[in-house]
Amino acid sequence: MLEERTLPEYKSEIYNSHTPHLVAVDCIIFGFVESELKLLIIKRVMEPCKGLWSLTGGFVGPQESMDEAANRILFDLTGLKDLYMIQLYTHGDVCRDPGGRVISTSYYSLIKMQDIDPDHEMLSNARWCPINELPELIFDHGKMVEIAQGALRDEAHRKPIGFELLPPKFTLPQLQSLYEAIYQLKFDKRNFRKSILKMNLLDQLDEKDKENSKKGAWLYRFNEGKYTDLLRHGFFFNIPV
Amino acid sequence: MLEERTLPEYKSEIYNSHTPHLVAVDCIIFGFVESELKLLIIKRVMEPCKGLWSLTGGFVGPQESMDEAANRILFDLTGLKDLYMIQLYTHGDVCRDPGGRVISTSYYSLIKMQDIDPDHEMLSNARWCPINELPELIFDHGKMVEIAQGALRDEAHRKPIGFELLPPKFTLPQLQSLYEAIYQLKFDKRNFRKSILKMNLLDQLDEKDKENSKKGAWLYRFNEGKYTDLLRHGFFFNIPV
DNA sequence: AAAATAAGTGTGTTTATCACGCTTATTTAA
DNA sequence: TTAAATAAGCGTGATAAACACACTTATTTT
Repeated sequence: MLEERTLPEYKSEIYNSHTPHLVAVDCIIFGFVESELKLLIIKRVMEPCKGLWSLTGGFVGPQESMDEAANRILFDLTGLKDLYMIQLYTHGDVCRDPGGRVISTSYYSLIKMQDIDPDHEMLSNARWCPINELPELIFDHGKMVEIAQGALRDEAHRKPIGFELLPPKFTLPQLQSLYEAIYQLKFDKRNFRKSILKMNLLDQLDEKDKENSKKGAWLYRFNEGKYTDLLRHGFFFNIPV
Repeated sequence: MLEERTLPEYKSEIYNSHTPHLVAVDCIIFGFVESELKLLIIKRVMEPCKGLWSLTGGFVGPQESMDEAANRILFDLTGLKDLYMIQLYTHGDVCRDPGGRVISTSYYSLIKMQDIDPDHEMLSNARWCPINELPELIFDHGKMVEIAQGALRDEAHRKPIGFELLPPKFTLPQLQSLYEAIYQLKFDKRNFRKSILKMNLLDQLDEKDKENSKKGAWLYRFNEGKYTDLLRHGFFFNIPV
């Protein structure tokens, strides 16, 4: 894991005259269970601020892109690949990290919590924390979370990303409670169903979920194919908020 | 300008074991004149790709934040300060720059072209290029421009940023043609006026602009104060697109 | 005095959003 | 076995926003 610390040589004079910086990636990882939106945070293992709560992060290696770094870090932590992951913002204040100058780019990712092997070793000092009960986070990680929540709200009603947080089969009441968690609002269920169903992106299965209600709610599946098809014809996903 | 090239020392063992990277900033600079949206591009002065068209950029110094670097670069080029400037995206592919590994963060900025001193020396090898006639740009600068155009469209109809591109006094036909340039669409002038004026953010002056029409069009001014006031009461700027 | 140019104005139609209450299926407890 | 409790599911009318659309006015130029 510890790499040889060398100063890279550049092909241009001017390049070589500038100071390089450590570059890191920090991941804001959202999950959703039991009608609650959660964030995966970890106890920091290195100085400075060892033992305090932080986002999952790591340094960008010499032979990997930023996206690759983010995916590597997320894979190491969760054991999952090909997750929904979006770059958000690069934090470059000189003193943002008391350990020295580190420029850090935040990524947010949406994961289906059911997919995680709960025994995955790296999760031992991690915790899924309800988004409204977050402890103080180190450095500017609190700011990163704010930006991520903003981005999530901004996207969730215009792009079908909510499905990244739900199991493949889900019920409409579940989907609604996800949106309610994201926007911290209550929606009218008749209007919510209407706006979802009229887009014709969900396939109703002939199974019911009886876990959460006596009557049982129909299970649906998001039809990715229909979505990409409709996109080509000028359609836009939209849930009014 | 050429700094001493030293490898920074960090307070933590782990930090010191990682490879640092050159970090740069590239600016996508929009301007608007004569009903045309333009981009400020420059002939690159250093290898690699010397002499080809590129965005304005520069390396982030050891004692400046990313935002400061972006502002410095923009100031050096245009002589202007306190411009509208927003960080967009960080490009981190290993080989994006053939001169060596450089991580670059793009910023887009909106400037009132009238404010620029046309004799500003740094502009000698720069050019205001209509957005639809851009030459091939170096590296991934073309991609950066695409992202910036997307961001501009995304913002312009939800936030009053169009005014950053116009002189303090402007006419409604001018404003409309700006929006038409941003969205590459024609709008109905009755509907356009209605949606702008009903927000009550413009003060009509009692001067007319007679440059562009025989009848002359009333000049307006954007009232920043009214806007921040309304924001506090749950109002949102909106031009339907 | 006529022609050309761009600015300015109002109404009806369509579409999307919002508000709102009762019935149905099933389980659990009396 | 029957009654009560729980959450799912369904449809309509009211309001507001977006859209389509054509003529008049002021001024300059010929």
